[in-house]
Amino acid sequence: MLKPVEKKSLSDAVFEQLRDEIVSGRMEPGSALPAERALCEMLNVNRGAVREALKKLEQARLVAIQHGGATRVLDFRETGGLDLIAVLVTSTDGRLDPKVARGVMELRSALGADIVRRCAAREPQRGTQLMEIAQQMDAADGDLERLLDLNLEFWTQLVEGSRNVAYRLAFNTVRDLLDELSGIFASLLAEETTDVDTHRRIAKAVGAGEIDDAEFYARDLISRGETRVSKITELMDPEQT
Amino acid sequence: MLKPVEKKSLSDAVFEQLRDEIVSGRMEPGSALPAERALCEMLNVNRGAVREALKKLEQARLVAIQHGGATRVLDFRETGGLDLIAVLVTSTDGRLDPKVARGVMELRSALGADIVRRCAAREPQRGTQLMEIAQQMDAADGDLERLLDLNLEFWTQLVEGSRNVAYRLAFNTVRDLLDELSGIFASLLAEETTDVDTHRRIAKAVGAGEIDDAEFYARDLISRGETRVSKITELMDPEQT
DNA sequence: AACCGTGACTGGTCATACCAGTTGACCAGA
DNA sequence: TCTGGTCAACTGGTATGACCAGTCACGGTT
Repeated sequence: MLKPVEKKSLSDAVFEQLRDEIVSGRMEPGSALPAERALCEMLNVNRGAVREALKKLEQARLVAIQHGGATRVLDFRETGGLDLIAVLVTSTDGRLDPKVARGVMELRSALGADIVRRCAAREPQRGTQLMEIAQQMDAADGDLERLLDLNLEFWTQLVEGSRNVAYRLAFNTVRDLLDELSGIFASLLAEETTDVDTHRRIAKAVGAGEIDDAEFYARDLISRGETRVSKITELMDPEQT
Repeated sequence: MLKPVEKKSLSDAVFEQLRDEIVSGRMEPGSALPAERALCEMLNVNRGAVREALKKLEQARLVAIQHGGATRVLDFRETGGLDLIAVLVTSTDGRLDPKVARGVMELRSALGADIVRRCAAREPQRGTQLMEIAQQMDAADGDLERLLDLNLEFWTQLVEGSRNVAYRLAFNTVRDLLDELSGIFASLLAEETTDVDTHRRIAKAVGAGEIDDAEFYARDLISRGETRVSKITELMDPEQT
């Protein structure tokens, strides 16, 4: 499979460079960035590009810009939003950070369980479509890529049925993250994507409006990936509980 | 109390204007924005300001920019991240959107419950500091503003103790949202911020590492605000479950 | 009908000037 | 000594005009 070559604009390149400096801790919170004109010279780009990048950093709440004053680095742990998680999950060298990954899986579990509950309570009629997706999973017959797609569609139905925009947006964030790192996560999630039976049980419980059952099976399904990531984390950080 | 006068740059003003056009649905997903040079003229600002705004919209995944092609509006429900929720929770006229608010409260519940579990499991020693905060809440003796601060500090301790960066970032997002709309939410959350006893029970359970107890009391605490918002939602949308 | 230029769009980059707010050093007056 | 004002040298914010670099639709060629 060929992938489109990625072309990024100058300002995006500047943004990523500064962002990585900040989240890696090489630039300390509270310290001042070089002046815009200085950055232009250091990075050898025009000021517009630098300003576009700084505006994006500001929006991500990684820096605070002050007219007339300096642009200062913020502590992203205190100010950053969930969207940052995609950056944090890979250390600067491109390797997965197991602690962060575990965190994402736990978030997924907590949200997933309640998403299924709400869907079962509010739109049990989604059960029909969920069951259809389960059928297609049977038909996929082991094609992992196809199963990943169907699994995604399954959860999209559930999150829509939960009638909760906040869940929808958080779901988007996690989805994009897992998608971007599909190479790493695909194997960790293989067990649950291939478990058509549990998908079917969820579909049935949702359709019947059996909230607790639906949650139970959902937790059962999601816990697979979480457990696997947790094990990796424990292996690499034995001092953790 | 005096507040700092708010001054926004041109590009921020442009960003907000376009953002509101998009999330309000006045600009349909898939449709093309006017060209940058056209926007300059329409908004009567220079192109740099427009470009800075568009870059921010792109980062928020509200638009897709294509070199040579048009800049198109995306469907934020499918692409947007959790950070968008702060914009959605207030309809364009500044009034609270009860459905979105309910969603936020549910998200808060789901996360809060698991945050407390993880904290009790991983850092029960936080119980000491939590108990101290509870003492200070007693001392505050009804001062609502002070109690809100202490409640925030209480949860910050818990989320730190959960050792989960994803929770930390999601917490930041929700915190900023509630803080920004404190005028509206303060009354809805008054019941739980004044309930020092339950805070103390949580602190005790966390300190003892009693995971299930800690979760139980946390759910008890959080459910107050959620219930109140849900009631409002039901009143305004009787057809919902 | 299928193909392929070409030109008129689109966004991307650049240099330069000037406006506007902040900071700190310095100095006059209380 | 302390207060307040002035001013110069920063900082970021805005404006302009030019040119580079992709896309796309139109119109002519095959």
